[in-house]
Amino acid sequence: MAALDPPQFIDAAWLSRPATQVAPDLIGCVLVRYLPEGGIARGLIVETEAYEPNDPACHAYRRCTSRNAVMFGAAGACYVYLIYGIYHCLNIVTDLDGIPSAVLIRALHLESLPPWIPPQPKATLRRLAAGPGKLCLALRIDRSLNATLLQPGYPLWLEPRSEQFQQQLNAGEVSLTQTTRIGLTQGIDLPWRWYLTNCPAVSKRG
DNA sequence: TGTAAGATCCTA
DNA sequence: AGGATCTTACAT
Repeated sequence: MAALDPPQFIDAAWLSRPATQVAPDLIGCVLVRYLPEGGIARGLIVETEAYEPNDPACHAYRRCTSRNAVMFGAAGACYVYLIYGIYHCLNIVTDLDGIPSAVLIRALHLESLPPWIPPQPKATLRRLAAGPGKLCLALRIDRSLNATLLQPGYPLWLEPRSEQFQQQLNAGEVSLTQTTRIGLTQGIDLPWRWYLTNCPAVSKRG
């Protein structure tokens, strides 16, 4: 009985694999944002990108710095950085301790408006988290969450695919598209981006 | 200490 | 196509 099952969440062991394996597996999982004062929000992960060692687009390609240090640590932590001085991007640290790699969360499908956001037209809810910067804005994610662990009760955690989603995937009722990453000047040919095919909340198609 | 570029997004 | 906006990384 689902109601009696213990609360499930994705743990560090599940994430301790190469980012290129974790990234497609995260599609259909749920990102949970918890604010002690402001409530909780959940979004279905519908778009991800993998960043690995020996990947010229990876922030940790050259060396360990104060910004990318979290990527060098064990799986299960958040790597959050500021891009273009304006937006934040959320990554999930993957793979073994000492192997710098992460999965960028690029888009969420929000089923409802986070309680801390004022009412919006229904049409905008569809695209409120359609992009790495937009989802961080919607879920109030900034660099203060860098290096926090993904565990229930913490600011962020991950929940596995629902049984229904997994069945739809197995039956071919939904599918994943694999293609090249977005917004890069290096490593542009690596097909390390995955998204839920035909999902309106995906940042870009193709 | 200076500078150029950046895993974005919105507007025109 | 361009601008907002500022941190980071690397060169000087």
